[in-house]
Amino acid sequence: MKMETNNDRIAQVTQQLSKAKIFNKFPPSVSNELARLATVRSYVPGEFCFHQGDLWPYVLLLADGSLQWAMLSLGGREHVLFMLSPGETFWGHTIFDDQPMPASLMAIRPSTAYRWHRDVIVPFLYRYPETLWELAGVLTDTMRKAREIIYGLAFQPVASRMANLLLDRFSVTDDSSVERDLTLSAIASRVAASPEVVCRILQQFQSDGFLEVTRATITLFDRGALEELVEKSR
Amino acid sequence: MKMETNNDRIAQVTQQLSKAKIFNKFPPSVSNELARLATVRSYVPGEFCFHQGDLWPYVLLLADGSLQWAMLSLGGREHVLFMLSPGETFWGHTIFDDQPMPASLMAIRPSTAYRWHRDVIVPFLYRYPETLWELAGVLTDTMRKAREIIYGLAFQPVASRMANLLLDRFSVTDDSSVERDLTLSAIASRVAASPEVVCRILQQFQSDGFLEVTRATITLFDRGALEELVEKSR
DNA sequence: GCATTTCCTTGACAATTGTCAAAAACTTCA
DNA sequence: TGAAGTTTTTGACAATTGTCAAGGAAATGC
Repeated sequence: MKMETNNDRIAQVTQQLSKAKIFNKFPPSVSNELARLATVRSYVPGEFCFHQGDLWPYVLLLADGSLQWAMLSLGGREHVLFMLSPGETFWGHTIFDDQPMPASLMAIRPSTAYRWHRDVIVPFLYRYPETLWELAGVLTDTMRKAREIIYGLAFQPVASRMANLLLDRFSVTDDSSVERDLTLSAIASRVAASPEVVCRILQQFQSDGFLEVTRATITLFDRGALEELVEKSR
Repeated sequence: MKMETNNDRIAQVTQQLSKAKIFNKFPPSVSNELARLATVRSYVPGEFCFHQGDLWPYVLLLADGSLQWAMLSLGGREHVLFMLSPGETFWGHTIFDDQPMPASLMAIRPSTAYRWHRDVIVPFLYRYPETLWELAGVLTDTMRKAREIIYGLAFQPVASRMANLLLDRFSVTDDSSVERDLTLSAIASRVAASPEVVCRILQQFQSDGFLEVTRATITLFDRGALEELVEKSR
């Protein structure tokens, strides 16, 4: 009985691996072995996978839930850089340079993740150089995301960064209305501003007729206006 | 005669390769071959290796001079992210994902660089997986630099970012006096601010007795004060 | 040496963003 | 239902940063 559920689990992990970046470059036999070697871990909302400053030489594959990659300032402020969705992987900086992690990873919903230590995964990477090559691609992708964040902070006002965030939310769906899962504070920590400013800008958008915000939903009326706002910010 | 100078050049490139990250993981025979395959290119100040938006699938090793990695905004503003010094390498994003470069690389002094196309270098990387591993380390390093930039923009005022920049300049030397090679505009584009604000903050530092600025030099009196300024910025 | 150009400085002012405090609206849960 | 907590809203104000314009200082080129 125990054995069977365990086998089920391994089959399930193998299945996830076959769809995950980098991991899907391994042959099935290796996937299977990696599935066996995985550590499973569940997180409750607010729980940290690791804190900024920790040494964390692991690869993580998110099976379920949602994780948040965020920087903390000395003064206790928080800047959320990006989210991790199910099926996505995260490679700890520590793996590559033995240095402390530059930000934290926190669950914002009940989450489940598989984890491998550097010592476990690296030998496999060396054995299949395509995976190392793809790893470079994944890291490049992260660098491009960082570039967009820097661009926003260096050149765009808060309103434009918010417009970007909103457009992002609506890009997933065709619907013009979307359920609100972010408080003003949560938005603020994503665009590096204060909740009060976020509130005022949202109302500005409303009175300009771009959208409508209630406690539960956001309805987009004028996507073009938001796009224009992003463009025109020098 | 021609032959001899050519051999000289190849010996010289090989020599540089043996001291460069990633490249120094290749055995001598490969280094030699790579030296032979290198394209040499000279740049005058202000000349671009490539522009933001270009496809640029190359690796570059700077032999001499100084290159500047900078983002340009639609409105014509510029943000310098970091500099490349002799002996350092730069791996174009395009190599890994076939996408346009997210920023520009420009010579700020007469510079010489060796260059390899992706198609030339990648087969060698696959043959020596240690280099691919080290590549991941190099990319991680860049990501950490980006993180520091984001931290500064998200959490620190201009004065702190300038303090950081100055401390950086003085960290190279034991000397308390350093020759100025940056105009106010150049500083401004490094800390994402306007030249006027930079001017005023420099004068603030002067009247606080932290340092002295002339047209030709900067003399540091109170390193601790600058460090404190960086710390205390929440 | 003089003219031109670039760089630096300064003042006045505007725009953006942050902070604090208090009230209002809503949610949760007993 | 009602109490407690959280989230949102608003006003008043301060701090930071940007912009424009003008004048002075230094560097450059002829």
